[in-house]
Amino acid sequence: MKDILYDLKISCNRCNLGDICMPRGLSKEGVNTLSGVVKQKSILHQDELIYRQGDDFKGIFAIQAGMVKLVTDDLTGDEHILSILLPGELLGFDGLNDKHSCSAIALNTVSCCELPKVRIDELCSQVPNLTRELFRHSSDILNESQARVISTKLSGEKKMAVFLLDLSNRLKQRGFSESEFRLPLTRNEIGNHLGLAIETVSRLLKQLQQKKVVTIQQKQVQILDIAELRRIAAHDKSLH
Amino acid sequence: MKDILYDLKISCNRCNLGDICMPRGLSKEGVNTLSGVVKQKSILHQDELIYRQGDDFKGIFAIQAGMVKLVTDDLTGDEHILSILLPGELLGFDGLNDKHSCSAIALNTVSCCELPKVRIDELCSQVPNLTRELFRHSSDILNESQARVISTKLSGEKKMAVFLLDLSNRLKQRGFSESEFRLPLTRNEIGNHLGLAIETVSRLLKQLQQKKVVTIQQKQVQILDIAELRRIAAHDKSLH
DNA sequence: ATGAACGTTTGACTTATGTCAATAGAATAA
DNA sequence: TTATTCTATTGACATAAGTCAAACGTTCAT
Repeated sequence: MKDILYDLKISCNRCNLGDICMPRGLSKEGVNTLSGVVKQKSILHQDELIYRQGDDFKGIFAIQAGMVKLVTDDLTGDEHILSILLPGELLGFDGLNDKHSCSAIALNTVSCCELPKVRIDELCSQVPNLTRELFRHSSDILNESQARVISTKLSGEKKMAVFLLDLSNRLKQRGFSESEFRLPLTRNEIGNHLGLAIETVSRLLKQLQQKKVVTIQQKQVQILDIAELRRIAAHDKSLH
Repeated sequence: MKDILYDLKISCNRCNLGDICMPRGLSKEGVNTLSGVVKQKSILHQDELIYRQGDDFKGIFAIQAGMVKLVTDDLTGDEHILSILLPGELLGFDGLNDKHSCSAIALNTVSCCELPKVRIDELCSQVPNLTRELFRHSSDILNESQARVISTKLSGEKKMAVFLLDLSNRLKQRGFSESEFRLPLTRNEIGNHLGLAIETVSRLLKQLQQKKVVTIQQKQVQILDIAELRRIAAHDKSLH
């Protein structure tokens, strides 16, 4: 099965993530120093946790393969899926103020590596640009969260279009197909993430299929007409 | 008028913000070093900008008096009010990845001081805990943004209750009245911030007044029954 | 294979909130 | 003051999305 991964020992400078994971601004020596402290994690299976809401900050993780959801339980016990993370993306920034505010849960088989908390402080003084890099990333994530706040104002159809396009873009950026991918979420999870009822998700996807914009069978997504999907996502206030 | 402020020269260790602004974990020397580089800003009047969306990162600002809104223009040109900032709070973290992603606009007369960008890097190496402090704050802001994502799923009434309670809590934390304050926002701005039509805002406020939970005349807010307001905000899924 | 459990789709109906339009009230300037 | 403009309220109505309920498909374990 595609989903089975092997416990490869990879150092940062030869990592298959290339410069996606810790990008811009790090010198070769910087990367080498980093490489020395990054810990190769063992593989996680579906529904296993990388960290749990309320845990002490563990560190920053980079996904090498698989997808992860970030989930918070609110005061009334309801779950909220705050984000979906793709291979090549970093997580853990929700814990920078001591406690993780989300749980990170594997959506399928996941392989990731870890920059442990204890190392971050020392590392930052050794590798000057790393601090800045982490700040940048932190800020990127904030921007994403703010983009999500904005997209909650959109109609259901637009939300769905924005969601699919966002995934498509991020996958493309990381060298995957932008038009065909497996989305390892139930309708329930999609609805939770987008703030829509499960039935609405079902109807919206049906609608997009009838318009020949996407195909979605079970969890396999195919974007047939990305231009039209963009038009749907962008088309201003008007409802149709 | 209450709103007029004088251009006080305040150093960080004698600042009226106490340890609210740069709190936990900074040694006395740390604060002194900080004090040397923090720049006292001149006063801003309503609608004036502290920084503009797209500007190069300017630095971190601390509000000494007055309120500020953070606003983004999306691709279609619509404005979104992402947050309301109170005296004693910090802003600028949306620019940590080089460009500010929001504009910071004074809602009334504002006095603030600035930790300029150029100083942040050098400072972080001199004051070791400052880096960590900034990370913490960055992460706090991310958590707030995520809380906002979650609250967008609530009914209008709950959103309004959560909004008012949040302001009340934050004001209390900073030594202001938790039950009576001036909210320098138009109904339009409240609606924009909460993702509600202006008419809905008007109706919700009327409803809360009829229930004797709050009083709101023009921009003056009084919370009459904070327990009930909390009940409204928390009371799970059920609509009434 | 067969059934049980779970996830998805579809239809009928309800409702919260948006939209449109008219009026009323504040704030500002002459 | 009065006029003008901006902001807020109120009512009537439309509609997107939620809820309830039933049927249908998949998946998984026995």
